[in-house]
Amino acid sequence: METENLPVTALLQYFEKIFPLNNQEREEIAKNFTERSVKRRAMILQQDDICKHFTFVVKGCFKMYVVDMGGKEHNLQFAVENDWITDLSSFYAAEPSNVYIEAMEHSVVLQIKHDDLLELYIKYHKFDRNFRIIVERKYIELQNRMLQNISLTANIRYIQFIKKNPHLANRLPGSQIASYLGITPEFLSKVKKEIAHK
Amino acid sequence: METENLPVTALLQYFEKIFPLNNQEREEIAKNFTERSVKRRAMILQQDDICKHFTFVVKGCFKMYVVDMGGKEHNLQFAVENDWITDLSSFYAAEPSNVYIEAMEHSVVLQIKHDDLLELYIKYHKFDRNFRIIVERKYIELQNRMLQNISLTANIRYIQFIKKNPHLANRLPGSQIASYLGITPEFLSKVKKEIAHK
DNA sequence: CGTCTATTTGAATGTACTCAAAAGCGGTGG
DNA sequence: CCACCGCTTTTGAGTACATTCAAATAGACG
Repeated sequence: METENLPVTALLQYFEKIFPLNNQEREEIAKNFTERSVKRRAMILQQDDICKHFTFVVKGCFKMYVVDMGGKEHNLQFAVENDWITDLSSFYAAEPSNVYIEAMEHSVVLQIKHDDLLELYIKYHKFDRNFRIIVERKYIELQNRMLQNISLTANIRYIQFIKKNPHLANRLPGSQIASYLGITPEFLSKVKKEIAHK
Repeated sequence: METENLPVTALLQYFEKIFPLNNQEREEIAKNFTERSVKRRAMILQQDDICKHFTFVVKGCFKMYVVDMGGKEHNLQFAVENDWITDLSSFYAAEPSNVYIEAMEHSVVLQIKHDDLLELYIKYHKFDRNFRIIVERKYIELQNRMLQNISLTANIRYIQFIKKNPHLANRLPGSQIASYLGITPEFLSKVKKEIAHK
């Protein structure tokens, strides 16, 4: 079936893994999510803009980061295929964002507009539930990352990262992983070296 | 009105701030949440137990922490009045928990059992929504904390912590805050000293 | 092949930790 | 009221972890 390859199919399959959908719900998803192709280095959100979309990654890879007073970037999160990326804070409060969301590869996303999502929440019980579950899972992940950050050394944090995200580890430049782990690229290089000859 | 002082009133008011409740929903809350008094140092969850309750803090203060291989405790989160504390991962997956949740003061909580909450989700659209919103807010907070951890020095992290949680800063022993910030109590003491004479 | 960017190296510095010991600070009992 | 206990906080010296800055190498791509 050629429909297998449509971007929206990936999203439908994603939802079906949480809860089965009926035809009406499938149609609503197809109707409310807009496909968009994003070139490498293009931003789907910039600081001071209001985050107007909830974004599902069909293909490619994004990073969300903040830029500090010294101009340094700090990666808050990556998102690859079948993951969501959005500045929740700006999205729901309709306030200017503090973050950037940038494509690290040529990517394809499906986006739903704020107002349309709120409408879905109202019309279909299931979307409140699905998005509750999505955020709960992301919260658990983030809490685990937090734990590692307060309890482990950079060396071990890096080992855990590549163990948990083997695909990301070779897909992303090391400097980006360093930023995510909260260390400098130079130090990551030394960490790698130390791990290598053991 | 004497009902003003009932623990469940605090919870009803909490929900009303998110969405107005009707009488039926108020009754369901009163029926499904159980009041419980917890003594200082008592645990409402221990490692290897399955987290069976979602807990709302009416009065008092809790910490959630893990114990590492070296026997050190690392605080993942505090919860005071009008906050929630639960090991989401263990709660939804019904798997043994990795964390402890301990009362730091004599406390009063309202707890809902896993199965009862799932039933509420099914029967009342609004609970899916309320808990979606609760988790979204906690996710945003946690993401901000994460950002600080990967981008700021302990010194600044501590200053931000007392600025953001002035009540907690004098309610908790410094050693507990140190554990939350991911530093040793000794180093926190030095940080305080440095901040003091400026 | 040259250009651009990412990675690696090294030396010097700063940030945070360990361990051990001293000082402060409620209680509690005499 | 004081002496003592247990606990938290503070101090200090030595060490480990991580950063900065500058320069050298290595990879990717046109």
